[in-house]
Amino acid sequence: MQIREVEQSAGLPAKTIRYYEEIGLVRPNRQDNGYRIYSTEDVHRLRFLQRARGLSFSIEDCRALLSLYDETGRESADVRAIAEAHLDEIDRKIRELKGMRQTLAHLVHACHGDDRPDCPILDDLAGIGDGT
Amino acid sequence: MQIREVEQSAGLPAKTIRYYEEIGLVRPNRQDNGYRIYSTEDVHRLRFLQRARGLSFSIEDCRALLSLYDETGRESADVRAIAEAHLDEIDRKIRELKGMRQTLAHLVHACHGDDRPDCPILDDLAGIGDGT
DNA sequence: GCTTGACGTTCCAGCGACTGGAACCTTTAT
DNA sequence: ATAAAGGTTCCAGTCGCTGGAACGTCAAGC
Repeated sequence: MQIREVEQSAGLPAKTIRYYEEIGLVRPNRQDNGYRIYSTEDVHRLRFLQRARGLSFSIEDCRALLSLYDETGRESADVRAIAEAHLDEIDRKIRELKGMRQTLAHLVHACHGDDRPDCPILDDLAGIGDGT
Repeated sequence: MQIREVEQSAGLPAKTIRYYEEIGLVRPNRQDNGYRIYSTEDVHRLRFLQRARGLSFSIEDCRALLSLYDETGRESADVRAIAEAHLDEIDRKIRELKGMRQTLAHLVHACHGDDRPDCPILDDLAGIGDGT
């Protein structure tokens, strides 16, 4: 299978697929003309990567997960540990964003948003906030 | 005021402050020896940036907000528009993260996480998921 | 006067995870 | 013969810093 077809079945752009090879996540064979040729296994790994990245696992997490995936004698606890750490990270980001959201929503609400220049958003950013 | 002191009052590392100058957000004067010298106004702008970045406004948003901040004849609607667009973006990110969170939490829950090799997390990433 | 140390400066490289583009090669069809 | 559609490599850019090297400046202590 050549890269254009793999794009479809893995749901990843060719550029990304080549990049994953460059960093050693997938190692397709080459034809005589130098073209990459992907086995079903390669495509599986790429789809694996597509899903894991879709869950925002880092590339290094993906690398670790793939190597556990390869390792038939793995302990599921190792996989779960990575997933739990990532879940914590996601929770942390959600909390962080919610905090920002609240502050910002408050400011947007306070700003009348018309043609006059006075603006609680700018005031707050400038540190003139009245603390409400 | 020299940069080390500005670090404290703006709550930004010196590296970042210099970077903000490089990209034209703050333009301190120079002493004869070439040292940057920051006016109260400069420090205000830096604090402004620190707060806006803390709300995850992009650098380009910050640039726009700062120029509205400078512009006494501004319309608060312009500020509010930037803030609302950013709020939407934050909401989008929160939704995205929540989606990931749910999928991942489900998988973590399904994985017994012991010394056995079978693991629903890997199964799902590999596309073997049973859809539950 | 000399050294030490804490400041300041510039410039270049690297992070993560791609993405765009140029320059080139190969295959297939017309 | 040529053109289109695929493939290849390599370099640069994204975003917002951050680290480090190599160097200049200044005040204090000896």
